[in-house]
Amino acid sequence: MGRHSCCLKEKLRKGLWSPEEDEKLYNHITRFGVGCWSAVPKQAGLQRCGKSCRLRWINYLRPDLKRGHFSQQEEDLIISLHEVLGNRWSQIAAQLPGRTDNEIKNLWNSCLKKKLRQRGIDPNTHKPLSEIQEQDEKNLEMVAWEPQSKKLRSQSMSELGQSVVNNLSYGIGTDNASNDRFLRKPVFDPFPLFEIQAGESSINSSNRNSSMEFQTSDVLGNAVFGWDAEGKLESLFQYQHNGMKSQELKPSSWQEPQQNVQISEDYSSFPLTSLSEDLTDANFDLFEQI
DNA sequence: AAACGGACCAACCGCTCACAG
DNA sequence: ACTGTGAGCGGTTGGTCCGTT
Repeated sequence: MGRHSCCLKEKLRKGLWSPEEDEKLYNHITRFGVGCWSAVPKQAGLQRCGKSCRLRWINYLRPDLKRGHFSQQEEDLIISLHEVLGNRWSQIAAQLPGRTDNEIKNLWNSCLKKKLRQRGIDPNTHKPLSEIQEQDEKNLEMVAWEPQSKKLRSQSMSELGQSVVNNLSYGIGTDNASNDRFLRKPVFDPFPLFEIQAGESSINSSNRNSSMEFQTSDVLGNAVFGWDAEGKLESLFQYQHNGMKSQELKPSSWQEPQQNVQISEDYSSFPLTSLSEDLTDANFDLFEQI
């Protein structure tokens, strides 16, 4: 397979994005939407490849990104989903509105794997380490649980992940300390300093992270997730369907505050559909039993 | 104060898949 | 059926921050 033609061009910038570049890309996408990524750099006046632009948009500029620390519920959900889906970060991310696959992948590699080991759980198999050690002692090869078949890589697993979420439920982090990471982001803020009418409260863009959390109403689910490695898949389907699914949400309202910007693109059609849904009006489920 | 190392994060690389011609 | 291209995904790398020595 050939490389991306855009990547073959010379004089393309690499590395960290400057605020000016962010602004150009953001303005372009908000005005014209996402069409052909390979055409975006030229149209937006950027010396980047389309791939880089796409990544920057998805992982950083997209207005519906949640940012901030992961809540305990989110971490638990990621672990649960990983147990079922393996390293399919995009599918896991699809179940966590406002989170990117890259973000989840980083969290997993830097934090969650370690936490699981500390709990005595093997992060690859999600089985107790002692059990694995016993098997090692018996010279049985312990193959990391990683569904590789084409069937498992297809829609069925995505549906399975959705099933997990529908029944697991989770909550949006509400820790006020979660803003500190957001505040470490580069200078450019794709949200101009306008005031967002958030129900009864009015906040500026520097607090938009918390605004999403503020507006989030919680819908309690009745999920109970078992950590028993045995019969995981079966048990996953046994949960009561009680959570409100994210697709019931309204179209993205992040556009609304930008009164001077005409949006020509329906962002609900973005590839990461579940992430493009309106978080500000989202009703997220909670782990009631945790 | 400087050096070091770990944690975290953004971005790149290489691959596969889907699709149009 | 084959080929080229773009999109998307997961693994990996490199930079920065921060705590410890």
